[in-house]
Amino acid sequence: MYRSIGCGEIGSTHAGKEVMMSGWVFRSRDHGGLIFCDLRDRTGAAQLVFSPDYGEKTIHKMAHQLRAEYVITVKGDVRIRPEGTENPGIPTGSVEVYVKELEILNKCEPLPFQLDQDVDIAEANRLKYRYLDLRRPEMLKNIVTRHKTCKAVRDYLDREGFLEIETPVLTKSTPEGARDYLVPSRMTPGCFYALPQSPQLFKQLLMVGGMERYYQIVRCFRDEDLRADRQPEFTQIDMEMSFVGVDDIINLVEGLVKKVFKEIRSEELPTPFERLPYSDAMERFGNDKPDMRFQLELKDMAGLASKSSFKVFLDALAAGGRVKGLLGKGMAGYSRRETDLLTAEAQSLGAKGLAWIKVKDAFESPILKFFPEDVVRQMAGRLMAAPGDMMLFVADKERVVNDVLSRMRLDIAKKQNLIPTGDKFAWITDFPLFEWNEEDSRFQAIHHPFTSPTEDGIKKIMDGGDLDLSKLKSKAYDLVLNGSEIGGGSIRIHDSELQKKILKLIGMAEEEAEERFGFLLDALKYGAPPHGGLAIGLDRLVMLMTGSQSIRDVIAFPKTQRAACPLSGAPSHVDKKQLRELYIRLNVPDEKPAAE
RNA sequence: GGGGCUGUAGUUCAACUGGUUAGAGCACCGGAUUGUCAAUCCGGAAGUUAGGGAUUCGAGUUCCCUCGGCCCCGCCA
Repeated sequence: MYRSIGCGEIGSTHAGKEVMMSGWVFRSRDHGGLIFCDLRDRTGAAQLVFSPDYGEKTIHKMAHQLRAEYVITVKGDVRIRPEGTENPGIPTGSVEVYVKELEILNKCEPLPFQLDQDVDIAEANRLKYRYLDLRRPEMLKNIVTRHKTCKAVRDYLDREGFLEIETPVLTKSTPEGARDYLVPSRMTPGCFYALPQSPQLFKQLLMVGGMERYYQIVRCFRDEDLRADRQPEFTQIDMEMSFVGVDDIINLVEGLVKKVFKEIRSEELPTPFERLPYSDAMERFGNDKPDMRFQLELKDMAGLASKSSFKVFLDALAAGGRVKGLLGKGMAGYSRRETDLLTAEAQSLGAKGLAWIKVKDAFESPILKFFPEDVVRQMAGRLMAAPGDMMLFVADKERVVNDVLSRMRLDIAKKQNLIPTGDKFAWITDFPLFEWNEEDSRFQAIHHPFTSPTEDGIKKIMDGGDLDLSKLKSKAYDLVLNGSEIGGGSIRIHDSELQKKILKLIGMAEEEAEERFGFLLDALKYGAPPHGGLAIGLDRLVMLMTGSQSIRDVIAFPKTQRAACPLSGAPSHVDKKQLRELYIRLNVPDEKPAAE
């Protein structure tokens, strides 16, 4: 027996009782006579007292040897701490355990970094010794939050009639989307499995298979470059339902998120969440994942700009571009140097320049002479600019205007402290079905090619005839939280003919469609029910809930920016025999050593 | 592929404009210490300044290359 109670669980109600506890030595304070030692396990920490007058002499002697992270078991008596020695800083601070038996279960070498201090350790080091990093209360908290989130999700979806079903990890590479991770087949020389970017096709097949409600907390893989919120393997809460429309899915997911936030954060989210058509999001915020916690909306300035003689604005409009404005709340005091910096930033984001007008007692701007005063006043009115503010304008192609201003909107909000605490969810709906891909000179699906167009779009597509692909809308929706996309989904196509047509529209020849997705097209012929679903990025969700700066902080064993694992050393060379069995010969261009 | 930041004892940091033997806190080792809670006090050991090259009388500091880490753009349906 190692323990009768967790270190973090003792309190005044246990006073006088004998307890057994096991854990790690967090800190010890050796006074020669009395030795205090904080013992930590997953439940928390408690103060042990070793006294020369208590228990056997050998115990006290042994206690001198204790060092950080030794693993020990103790038996002792809980006592209320003497008055004045309580520690209000920890939950168990009203009591302490007088130790009468001590066993050192395992020693610990001097640590590569200290766990008991509040200093930032280089992340490379943390990852190399992740098993030590995980002992830090901060990391424990994140991992627990992640677990609780999964638990809440499972409870909720179970009650809603969902079945948790596993889908293959060794599956088929499909084009479109991210780069696949490939796994060579030994049985079929020259062929490869792909790790799933998501279980998309399988969950649709489960619907055809009559499962009606499916979910899975599932690992997905994308071989793309990493970011603070992106890992090559990440986890989705993946769901799919039959006989549903957009509203059904949105309602269900709102219920799910509400429950998670209530259980994990004790936060009562108001539902329904605000819904914003994609076109509105772009118009008002400049991107499709707006942070709705604060205002600062982008405003169209075309009408007013055309009343000016400012060539930059007029030229942009003449070329079919846009002029939009943004409120620089409280930024009238910006120096020339600071406005130059803003301009440089706008330029780095693709704009040719940035126009600004400061609002003080009078307006102040190098471009003021091009604008009649009443026009400037109206512009200020549109942006609700008050004295002390600055107005910012970008004129360019719509895409550039939105890119630049949406980015500045976030920067300004951060810099000017305009972001209130609290969480703001929103749905972005009515996405376009396709977007033009410059590189490949073809249209591609914005969501994925299995996304259903809207009803009138379906009619147009099935009728044949002339189609403006850029105008078609889809039944896709994204879930956005505080400016991060944390989920997305759609109603799917459940008609084989429509699916074939869509694949054709994105430039996929019939034979290729057959080769890539033949199994799906077949399945849709055999009584596929209408269905749709959604996937939530679990890592990102937990990251936001824990306030973590990086997705790595909510993953037990994450990868570095170069997709490597400093702990295990993956990826690594494999021996020649393994490669031979897979019929693989390396062709690495530089002089680096190939496989051993 | 591109832009930016970064690498100094185990660890967190310091070291002026290029100038003596690269310092400090914590950790570690030895000693003292009976109410501490980042205990305290005394002493000690600890460095390929990421690696390589160049400039210089002299390089942690300047320059070049390589390696690693982080942030961003591209990419991520």
